[in-house]
Amino acid sequence: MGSRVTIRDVAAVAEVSPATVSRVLNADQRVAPELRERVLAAVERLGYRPNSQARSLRTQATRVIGLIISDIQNPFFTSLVRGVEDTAQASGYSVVLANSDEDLGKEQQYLRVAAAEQMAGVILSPASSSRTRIGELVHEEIPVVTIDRRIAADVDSVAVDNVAGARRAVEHLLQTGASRVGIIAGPEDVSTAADRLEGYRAALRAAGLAVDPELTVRGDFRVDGGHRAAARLLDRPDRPDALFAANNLMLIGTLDAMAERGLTAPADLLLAGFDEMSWAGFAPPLTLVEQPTYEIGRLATQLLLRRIAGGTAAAEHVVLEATLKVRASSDLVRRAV
Amino acid sequence: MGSRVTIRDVAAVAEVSPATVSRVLNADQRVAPELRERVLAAVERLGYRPNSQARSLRTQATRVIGLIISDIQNPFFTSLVRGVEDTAQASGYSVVLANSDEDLGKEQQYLRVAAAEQMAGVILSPASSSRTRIGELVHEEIPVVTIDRRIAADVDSVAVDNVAGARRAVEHLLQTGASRVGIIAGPEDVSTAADRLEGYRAALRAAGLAVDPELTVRGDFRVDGGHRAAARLLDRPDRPDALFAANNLMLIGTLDAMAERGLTAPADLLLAGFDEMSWAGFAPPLTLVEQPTYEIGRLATQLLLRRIAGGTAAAEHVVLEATLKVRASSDLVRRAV
DNA sequence: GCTGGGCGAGAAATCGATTTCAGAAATCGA
DNA sequence: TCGATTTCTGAAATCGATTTCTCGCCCAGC
Repeated sequence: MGSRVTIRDVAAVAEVSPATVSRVLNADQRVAPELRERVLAAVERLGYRPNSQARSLRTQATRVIGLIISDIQNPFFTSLVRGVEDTAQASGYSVVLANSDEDLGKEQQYLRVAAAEQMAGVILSPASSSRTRIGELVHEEIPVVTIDRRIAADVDSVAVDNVAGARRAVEHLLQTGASRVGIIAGPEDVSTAADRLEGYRAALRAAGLAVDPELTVRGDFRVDGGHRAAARLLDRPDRPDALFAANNLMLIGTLDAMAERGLTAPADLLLAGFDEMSWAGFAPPLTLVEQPTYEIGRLATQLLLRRIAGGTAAAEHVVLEATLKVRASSDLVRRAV
Repeated sequence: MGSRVTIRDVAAVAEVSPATVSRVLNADQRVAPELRERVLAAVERLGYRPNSQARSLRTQATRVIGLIISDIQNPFFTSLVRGVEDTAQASGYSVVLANSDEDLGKEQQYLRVAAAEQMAGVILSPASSSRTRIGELVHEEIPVVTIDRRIAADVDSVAVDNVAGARRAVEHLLQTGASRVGIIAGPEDVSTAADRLEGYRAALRAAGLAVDPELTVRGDFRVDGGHRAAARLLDRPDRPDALFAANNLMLIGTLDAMAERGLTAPADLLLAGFDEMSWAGFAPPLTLVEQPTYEIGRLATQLLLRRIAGGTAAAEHVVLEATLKVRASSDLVRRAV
């Protein structure tokens, strides 16, 4: 490495000891102003940057937080990542990003890396609510906050009220005139999928309708799975008159399946989904339950930083509101106008 | 930190010196089989994991490579990231991901982090071909490989032949019957944008057509910019009879603008784009110039690893082929069938 | 005038690994 | 059998920072 500048070099130039240089840089008060001046000048002149490995070896603390998300391809996470980065950087932490791809093995591997690298903390969108294992992090006393989804372990979490969000969407579909609402639900072992399914059922029951198990089909939160699930519902002789897709990618699959069959919303059936989708400019505009993604990232990071600072209170579960945005895909009136 | 196991603990249990433990773990040949056994057993029993900070402090080499991409939201990068991760992991390196968001300031900051963390190398999709500054990395002798785009500096690069790809797409549009082809081009200071524009012009010239400057509109490689650019072209009194969008997100913006105006492809105009888009299930299926993204990531990582290992040859520029996939959006015949 | 307390700065220990160096044991050749 | 060489192992130095320990100095209090 190109003859890197060390703290000794700075000390030599400033004519003080390395200890004094360290004190100046770590804002230790008890250094004479004159020495401080000399040190800062030397740092400036030599372009000194502390070696972060040496520092964290000594202090036993890194200033890196890991962000492990379950699907980098899902735009839902993009603005969330930004919320995490902004908040972390404001506190002098840097963020490393990893993509578990909804794969437990990969997730495990990244969790292991986080433990090995002694990261200050980890924000995790777990691939499974029951089978994700954070034991290694717990063992190293590395704090964890889950986002979007919860797990069995006793850790902080930040998520939206998925039950209420889904319920609101399905109630809206019913009020707009649907009577047979199908749901393209998510994987069984993901908490958000379970919650959204529960919201769907609650809406039906509240409207005095029976929950027809035939109208619930599970996908995998991906485009293909959504496509297959939607196809099964659309090909039924008694086709549903409305569909609710439990996440954004599966809604794309649903639109795909509809297009293949020459069906459009809201003319042939009403359509609603979950998660923002402005990145995909579909016609018609889609009715969606939207989440405050940036805010989720920001709050999760705040919780994590508090833990890192030593908070030992009981696990905190922040629940934000998801808001229903009604657009043309479910709105016969607006469409008519 | 929960009483971490160190090399001394292992040495004590195995009744050897720390030096011997280190040699066993670093595959040093000259250790007696019996001692080796004892050490491995102790490592296993204690669940010992070397502290990577201490190791890289001593060896002056980390096993981390930085991957700085220009837009995490663009699915083009997803499979590329996978190519990088797989290849890096096979050689024992881990990958940290950063998103510059096409923002020179953010990019600068991540490059600085990479230098400060003494990363082994950096794979970069530069935000600008002329204003991206890799000076700090060069100074630290950290190798860099650019992907997708090139920069002025003398570093390895991996990209597709953007000129040929774009040319092929536009030639196809012309052969299918278009005579006035508009292009939604990318930002001026990104090499891929320049190359694709050149390919477009080459195709027109080869067909003996004049290049009408009115039919070239620049976007920003994002959905919104594509939307605005397409709107300008579509609202002309002499509307083009074909459009070529220089990347995937701008093609979405284009579809958006078309939908607003009640236009569909290929009936009203022929449509082709650049980059894979299977994630967005559009109807009609889109004609696209597709890149071997996984392969780009794999090759870039191989080049980087070679540099890290000490290769000092002249900068290498790998150029892969981009293949045109003709689908319904530009194919009047197939549509008719 | 002497002692004790407080403060500022440097010397040295420390973090946890790798690697050099040196010494003991084993091997080899004559 | 003896010396020379090689092989293996452990002690100690090292990487670059932080932090404890220690010491000298100054000032207040008696």
